[in-house]
Amino acid sequence: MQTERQIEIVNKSINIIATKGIQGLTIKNLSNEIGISEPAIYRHFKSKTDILLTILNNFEEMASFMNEAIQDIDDTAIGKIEFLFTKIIDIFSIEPSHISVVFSEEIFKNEIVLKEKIVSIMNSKEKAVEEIILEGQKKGEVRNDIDNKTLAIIIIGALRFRVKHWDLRNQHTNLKEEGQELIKGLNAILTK
Amino acid sequence: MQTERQIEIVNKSINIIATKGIQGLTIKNLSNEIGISEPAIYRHFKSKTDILLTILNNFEEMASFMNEAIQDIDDTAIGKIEFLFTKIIDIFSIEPSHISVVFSEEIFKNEIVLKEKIVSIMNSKEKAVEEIILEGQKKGEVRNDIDNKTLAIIIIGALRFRVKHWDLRNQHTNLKEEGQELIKGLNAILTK
DNA sequence: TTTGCATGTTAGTAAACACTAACTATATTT
DNA sequence: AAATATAGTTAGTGTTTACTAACATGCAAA
Repeated sequence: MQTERQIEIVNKSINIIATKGIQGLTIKNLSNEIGISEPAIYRHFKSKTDILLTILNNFEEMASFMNEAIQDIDDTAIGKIEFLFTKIIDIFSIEPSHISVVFSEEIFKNEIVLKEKIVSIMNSKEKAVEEIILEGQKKGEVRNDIDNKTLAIIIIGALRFRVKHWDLRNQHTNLKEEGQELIKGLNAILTK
Repeated sequence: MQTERQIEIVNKSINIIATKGIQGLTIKNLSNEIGISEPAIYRHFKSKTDILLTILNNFEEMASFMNEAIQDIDDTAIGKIEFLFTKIIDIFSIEPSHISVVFSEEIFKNEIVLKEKIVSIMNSKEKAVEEIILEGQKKGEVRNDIDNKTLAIIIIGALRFRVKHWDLRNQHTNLKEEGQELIKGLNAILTK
């Protein structure tokens, strides 16, 4: 469980990373933005790494929560993928600052613990998509001239690039529309 | 034109970013690895930002060189894409450290000059792919139920994710094989 | 031969970094 | 009412950061 202040610190940290990059996330910047002194931060987190770890743990929890939700849906493979991707696009539309953290693994290269955590989150997400596609292939809903792992890489990669593209261009356009356009395209690609 | 020492500094910088992330790139780390003193670095570059800018300029040059080469090739759209992607996979196989720099735009978020440069490199690369696809669509070589911009995002995103995936898992597998597998898949997707 | 330049060195700068010690105000529990 | 816990403060720690001043060396041109 996280206190209100801890949540505030985590959210402000994500914001700083999104706007100024990892190098911009200093305890001074953080405390200034929140409006408390630097040592006050340490009343809520024992170190800077601890803050970053909490950020990743939150994302991990969210990811596994989403994976569970998807399995309960009674739909075709393509319907499931569509649901998942729409959900992800929605989340990033509302909280664009999360993009820089979730889709920028290199940010955490400094600390082995953090890097391993992010790879494991990516792994579980990927495995989930692979499985949905495999099931769809068995049922004849999804094309099977391309193996499920390659298809997973294609559609996850496309989604990632679509979102990052939007983010890097300062979020000027409408991500939801662009996302729907992409999902339509991915649908056409998956069905044979 | 760059001197031998400048090239050495640039290459070592890329290596450090790849292994330790941007936060690991300090003048001290850099000079230690090269085997000269810190102030010696400043005989060759006037600032750290100058080193990073040179790295991006080199990539920019390489990208525009590749764009030119591709236009001279007499092939179908799909043949051109295949050539381009094979080339990129080849480069990263030989120099994996470049991946962290080219595909990690967030690294340069600190400095506006650097961020703008990377977006402009991405833009030109994307435009080139979009154009190849559009031409292919006109000639009936490429499916046209999905518009060329969406197709470009799908295939560029897939390639990026394929490479990054390999890099994040410590380059244990064979990127060239995996790359060829993906390119085969992308071919199947592009043709209708 | 001497002048000048390129490329190093040692020693040091101020600023920024993550983090700590010691103290204080305020609210809650006993 | 006294004791305790929580969450903040100021002032400071040692270390690391990018970068500079001043000096040294070796080599090529004048």
